[in-house]
Amino acid sequence: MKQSKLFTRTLKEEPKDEVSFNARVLIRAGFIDKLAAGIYTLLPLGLKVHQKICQIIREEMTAIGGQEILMPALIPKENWEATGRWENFDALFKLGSAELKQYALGATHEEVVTPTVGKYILSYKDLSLAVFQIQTKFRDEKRAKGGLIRGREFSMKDLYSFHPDEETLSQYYKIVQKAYFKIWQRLGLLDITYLTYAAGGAFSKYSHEFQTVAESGEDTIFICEACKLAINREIIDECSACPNCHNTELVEKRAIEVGNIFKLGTRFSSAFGLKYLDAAGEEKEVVMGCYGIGPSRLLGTIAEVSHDAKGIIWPEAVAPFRVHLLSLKEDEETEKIYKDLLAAGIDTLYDDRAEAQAGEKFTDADLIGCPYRVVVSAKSLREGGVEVKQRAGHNLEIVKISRLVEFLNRQ
RNA sequence: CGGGGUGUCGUAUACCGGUAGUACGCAUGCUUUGGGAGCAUGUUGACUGGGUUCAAUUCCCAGCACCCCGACCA
Repeated sequence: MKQSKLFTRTLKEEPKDEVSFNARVLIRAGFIDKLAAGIYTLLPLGLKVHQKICQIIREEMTAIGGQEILMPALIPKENWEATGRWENFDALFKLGSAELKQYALGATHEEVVTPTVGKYILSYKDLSLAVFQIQTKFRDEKRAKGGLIRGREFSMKDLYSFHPDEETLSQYYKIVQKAYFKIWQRLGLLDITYLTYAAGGAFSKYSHEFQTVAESGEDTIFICEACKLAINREIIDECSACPNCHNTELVEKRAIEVGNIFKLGTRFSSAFGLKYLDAAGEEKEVVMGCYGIGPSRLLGTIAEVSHDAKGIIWPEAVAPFRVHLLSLKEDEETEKIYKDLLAAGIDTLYDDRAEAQAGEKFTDADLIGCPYRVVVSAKSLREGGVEVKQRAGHNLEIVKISRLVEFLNRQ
């Protein structure tokens, strides 16, 4: 991608109507644009990162047998009435059509997925089953805040699993936990993300959240460093020691909830009459679990936890581009390098702007935060090649042009 | 939803009861190119409605929007 053609450009000033770091930096760097409180457009750079996050999640969900579907966002009132949530889910955006038919925008999808799978789950032979989607969710938050951390419209991966009994649900629940840790690892968040005990649903005593430690987090968690577990403050009264080793020396930290997993039991199966015949021909209720991750929230979270004073430092797995190529008045040479990088499959943002000052290009490269910066200048050529610098590090290296692709591939 | 704050060119800001200024941006030209460079010319603005006043962007009221604190967050 040539930066001269990129929609949009970076801003010199930070937006005055945003306080949260992720919103400030992502707006300044041209990743997102705010339409209204808690409602953002993903611009090309932001969308690329979002797509990479989604792809990682998609791969890990597929690897544990999840089958991707896409459910509607427009959900009829009757479905919500079946579970009592038309009245009880106060964050629902409700709307009426011209024919006075009423709908709610999807805030969660048990009301869709349960009757849908019910058409196909007839016998124990159809179980277990897991389906997921990555979709926009709508919640009428009383107060949107924290940029991408709590919005009224946001993306969510929601996986739903269906089992013949509680035991198979528990087994799968553990499998999902493992898959979630793989996701945090691929996103570079593993070291600061904790499996956290939180208030349970109707079915189990506790649910589990995945909390990423961040100063700006909305939640307070108490961490057992030895077990890498945490307890959400909301349940600390009833559970004040590590659930694993019973250690009471817990470390208090602020954190962002990046995922959660629930055992739903039969709450939704009963509401929609989701039953199956077991091997003995006896009718039984399907046992369900649900598992969420917020990709757009993760986009904001990574910006919150991975940056320095100059800008964002994207982990390679989700960076908008792997290489940011800067030309300092050496356009012909750089153009050739750009083509070589593309031919080698290295995703490159090429700052080809003739009118931009060197300083402006450096500042933008730091702000946007691609993992590798490659500078082509009279100076670097004199020294025998191009200058390569990692966004996360300090070392500059001069690499021969003929060996640049090889050098980058080796990293 | 309760409380507080803020609304001035595209962005960040200044001043002011009487002609709204600056910087950046943007446009044109020339110069410049290792950390947002320089000169010249040009371009663009008072959230909405009401009130007070000879006169309101400025004071008052209401609404709306955004931000913050709290409550809420299946």
